[in-house]
Amino acid sequence: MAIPRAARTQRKTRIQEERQELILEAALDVFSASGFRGSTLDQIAEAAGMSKPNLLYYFRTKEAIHRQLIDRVLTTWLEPLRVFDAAGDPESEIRSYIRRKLEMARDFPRESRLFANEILQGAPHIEDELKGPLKELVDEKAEVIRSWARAGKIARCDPYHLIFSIWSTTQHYADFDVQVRAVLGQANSGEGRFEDAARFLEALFMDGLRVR
Amino acid sequence: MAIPRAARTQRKTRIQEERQELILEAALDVFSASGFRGSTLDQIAEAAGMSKPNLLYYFRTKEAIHRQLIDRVLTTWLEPLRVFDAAGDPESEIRSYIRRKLEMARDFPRESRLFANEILQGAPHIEDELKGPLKELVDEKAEVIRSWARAGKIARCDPYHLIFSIWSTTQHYADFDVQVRAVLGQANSGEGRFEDAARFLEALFMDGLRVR
DNA sequence: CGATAAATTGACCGCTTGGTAAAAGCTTAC
DNA sequence: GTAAGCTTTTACCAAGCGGTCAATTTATCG
Repeated sequence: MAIPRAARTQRKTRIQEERQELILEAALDVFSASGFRGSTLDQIAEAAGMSKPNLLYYFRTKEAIHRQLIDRVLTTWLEPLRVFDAAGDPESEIRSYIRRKLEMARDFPRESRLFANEILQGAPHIEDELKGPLKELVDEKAEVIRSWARAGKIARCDPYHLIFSIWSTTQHYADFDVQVRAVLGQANSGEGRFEDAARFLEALFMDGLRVR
Repeated sequence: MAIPRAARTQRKTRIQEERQELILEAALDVFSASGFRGSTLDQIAEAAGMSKPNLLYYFRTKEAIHRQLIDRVLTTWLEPLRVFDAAGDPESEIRSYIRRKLEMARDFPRESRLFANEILQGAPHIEDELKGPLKELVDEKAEVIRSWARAGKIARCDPYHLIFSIWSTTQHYADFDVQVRAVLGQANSGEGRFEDAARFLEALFMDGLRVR
């Protein structure tokens, strides 16, 4: 047997790189559909087209796969918020943030569900990252929003709850996809629903319902 | 052994009533925290303060417990939408719907998470109920909203996505509680965050951000 | 009380699960 | 070619799982 396990190896071979990527891709499928405890190594191994011991040659434990997946997703997931620009125009910044988040819900629903699963279970693996890097990033952007409100460019509002509401409304289309499809029925559950959602959310955040 | 199992018995004894309630309460704790597959009968039995065989004397399978729990939650969960009144004033109807949903997220977070877990996993047990009763109810209320828009009482908007956005923003505070707390930090993660959320959401849905 | 039914439990079973051991193939570099 | 290390698989294990059985204890009621 090879002494330097994949996990311990510094220098990765070409095969190691490819196989690990293949495994992570398969694991994302399985974990996002069934959650951590609901998924089995056999399922992941089959989805990756290899035997279970072979899979465990590349990742020492089930948790190791999950952790790496979560880490990776967490990084890319927050990218839209990072590019949120203080120097930009409030309207277009908020608009495009909503649009980007909605596009991610459409294009990366597995990632969204993986994350939702993790949070729902109490975020046992990433609590520190939520309280650290995530909080810092949100604090920073909240200050930007607050300054826009002070300058009279947008209505005064709690920036944290604004961000929460953008997160929840957009991710809803990935995480609660089954429900959305069931309610909309066959007619409107195609890809067009994302355009409808985008129009609605833009209008909502920009103008509200303008109740008289 | 008793021939008439609890599940088969028509006439329930006092004890059966109490114990089943006790089990459902315990199961709600466990299922909402760990999901269906993540929960074990041993956990539920311990939370209910009884042995596993005893628990299985009242519910024949793990699924039976889960199904009854889901059924019950689904009914109460949609109550706020049912009382949504076509004859009422649009502004106060929408306002109080948001408030009621937010109160439910605050007062019944376990129920919200149980439901979220189920949907996230693809709603394997309740797909029919989503496509049937739920869809019908939403269709009905969507028509109400649409009529308000036609009458010029609220801005024209897609009523389905309006309902989705109310669901997602309010339930977010139950389902993503860990994240909300982590981001808000110790200062704002007390009960006061629900009042802040209520103020924000009312303002959002009524007036938007009024971007200039 | 005594009898009958209901409630409870410890022991157990078969299956699935995450993970291991060891040996057999396969690559790669000299 | 061949030796060294990398990759893959077959066979396996111990623990945890949902669920059953049979026996015991407890409640109910005449």
